[in-house]
Amino acid sequence: PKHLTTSHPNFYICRNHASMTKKEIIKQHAACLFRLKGYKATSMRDIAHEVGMEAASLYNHISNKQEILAELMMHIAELFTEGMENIQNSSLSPREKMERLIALHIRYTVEKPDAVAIITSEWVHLEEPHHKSYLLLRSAYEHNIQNIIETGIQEKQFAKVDTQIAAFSILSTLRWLYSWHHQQESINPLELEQKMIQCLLDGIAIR
Amino acid sequence: PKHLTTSHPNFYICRNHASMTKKEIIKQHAACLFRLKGYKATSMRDIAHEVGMEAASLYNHISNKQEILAELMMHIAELFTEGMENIQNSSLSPREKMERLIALHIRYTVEKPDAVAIITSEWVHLEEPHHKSYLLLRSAYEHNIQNIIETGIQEKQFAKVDTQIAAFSILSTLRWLYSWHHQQESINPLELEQKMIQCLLDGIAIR
DNA sequence: TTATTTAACTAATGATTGTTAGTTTTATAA
DNA sequence: TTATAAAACTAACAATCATTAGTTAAATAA
Repeated sequence: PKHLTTSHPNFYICRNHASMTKKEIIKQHAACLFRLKGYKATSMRDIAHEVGMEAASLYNHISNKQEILAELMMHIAELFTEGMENIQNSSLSPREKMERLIALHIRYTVEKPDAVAIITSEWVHLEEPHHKSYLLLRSAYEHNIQNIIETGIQEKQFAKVDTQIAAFSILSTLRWLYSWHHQQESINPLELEQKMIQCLLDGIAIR
Repeated sequence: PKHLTTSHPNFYICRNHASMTKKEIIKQHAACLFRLKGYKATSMRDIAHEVGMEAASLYNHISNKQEILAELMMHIAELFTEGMENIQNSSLSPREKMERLIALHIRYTVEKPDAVAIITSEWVHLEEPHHKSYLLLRSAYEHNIQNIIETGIQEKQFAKVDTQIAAFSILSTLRWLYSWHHQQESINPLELEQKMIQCLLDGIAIR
């Protein structure tokens, strides 16, 4: 079929296209467009053109536009929630937990930049019930970070900072990492991880 | 006129409506909607309804939708650029400059939350030539922060961090402050400033 | 009051949106 | 080969979009 030949400009985007369903291919291309132009500014015709078919043909694989967004969002949200649960259930120190959290965000930012971009900036366009359930996952995630910092302060590993502000500060850096990373893709993830830990946990001022 | 009476639901949004032109009122309501729903998801009918008139009547005051976005964006962009110039032209230490930068962002986040939200997340919808000139202002701003940090490291006020990562980290926290602040509006800006300085410059780990 | 300007209105434009219906082609199974 | 299922196509739908034209009402100046 024409749309799967190597002559199609987007063939090489999917590394493992053979094992992917058409739906997954559609979602991947949609994710890329949602990231670049935003959900509302991306039309079904845009997505179809990128995949290499007509807009109407998309509906043989997906049920509507919102489903694409919801599935992309919920999948990456679950990955982060799962990662957070692993960290919480571990017996690591608060400091080590924060380091794992930073590593978690770097990992998915490098592995799935489009999905990370979407969960960070397109969640407003989720319709109910997904909108509500996403916000629940999100606030639970934020509370978990606050708890780690809180414990760290009690165990005197962390300075007496405002936990809410510290959590917000670290999380917003991690969430928006994708916007910086895409223009800096050459950097080694491990090196990035170490430098992010230094900036986010140790601060920049000499004491 | 009906749209300016105190009975209109949005009358109290503009504190000083008497001294505002209709265009300014339109831009203010548009900013609020752009923040809540995004530029593409906000229709001219939405804006008109909020202002209290018909969509077509908006065109007596503005020339098109894009103009609203561009003027909102460029105005707040100039405020930040101006603030940065004042900091750069001062004879403050790198540490003090970073503190002033944090204060600058907190100030406009509190004073003009809608405009700050838009400059942070709606700039993708700017059309040329505004899109290009915004990106120029933006990268100049980022370079200025890197320079401050660089100088701080040379003068041994700051630890030997990666300047690019440190600048990105601090800036993304400051940029996205609005998304956190609107659910926490009761906090005293001065207290917030002091706590942000502690988190962003001193880090959370005890050494 | 009257004349003029400002700013609202209604109605309609063409373009684009997500989506459906119906049909044809391609791939799979018998 | 033939029958069936999957997935592409064309064409069109109704809804909504930003915007324009033409008209009426309100505010201002004479």
